[in-house]
Amino acid sequence: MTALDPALVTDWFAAHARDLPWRRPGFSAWGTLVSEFMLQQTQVARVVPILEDWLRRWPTPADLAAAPPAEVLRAWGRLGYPRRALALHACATAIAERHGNRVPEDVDELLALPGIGDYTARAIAVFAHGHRHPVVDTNVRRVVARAVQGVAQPAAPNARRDLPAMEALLPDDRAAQRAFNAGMMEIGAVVCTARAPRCDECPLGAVCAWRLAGYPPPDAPPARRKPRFEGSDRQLRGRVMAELRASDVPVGETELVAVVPDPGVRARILAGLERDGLAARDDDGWSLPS
DNA sequence: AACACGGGGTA
DNA sequence: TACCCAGTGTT
Repeated sequence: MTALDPALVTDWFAAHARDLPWRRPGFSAWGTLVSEFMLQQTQVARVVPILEDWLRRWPTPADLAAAPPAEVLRAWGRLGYPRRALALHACATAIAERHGNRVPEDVDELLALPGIGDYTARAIAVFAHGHRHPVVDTNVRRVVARAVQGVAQPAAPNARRDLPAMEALLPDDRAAQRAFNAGMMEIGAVVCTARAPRCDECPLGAVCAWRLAGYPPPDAPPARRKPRFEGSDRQLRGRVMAELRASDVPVGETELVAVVPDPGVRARILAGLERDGLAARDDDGWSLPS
């Protein structure tokens, strides 16, 4: 394992970083938190417009905490995984009530908040507050696997290994570590992509262990069949949620039959949404939670 | 360790 | 049409 010169990453990032809202000077810690929640599951291009509307409407955690969940779910729209909108709302409530309406700086305090795990806690500590931590997402794991370890694909995610591996590469300097974390993610997102890496554009091209080794192929993945999306409960949940978002009044059984014809499946979908706090039933039908 | 969880994009 | 993307929480 050759040491990686951090300047290769930070210099490239300074010259090639995409212009994104959360990279603007003065972008708030709260804005960074909201952006990280949205980016957990959704591509940059889909997040940007929703994020900007969201922050105009709810500029601080207390503003979001005061909003009814139904409005939060409508604003989340088609970003996907609507449970995360609820987690963000709960997170805002906790910050407003227990942290004086200020986004915590400490990783352990962040990890204790709803919807924040290993990645998001460190991303906020680093990008919102400038603290020094390894930030490891799937892009970083792929870049480290290739450039440092010389293998095509990273092993299964494991914080016990992944965090020390990134820590070992991280520069000490406060500004440089921030640019290094952001730069490694950016390289993974736009250059060292999973399927068709653009090695001729890569700032690590001259030192990449995988490239230098002649691009050894990945180990054969264990045969494992993936669930199809078409017709899945996931797809049906999404369609029911779209109906609820679109309606000002409770949605009755008749309309839901058109979305999920099978009575057993329909009952299962609605029970799941109710259990997750995404839908509520009253005498007139189903609504978003008030 | 495996699964559940949306929705859109690419080959 | 088939496959890919990706972090958190639960089991």
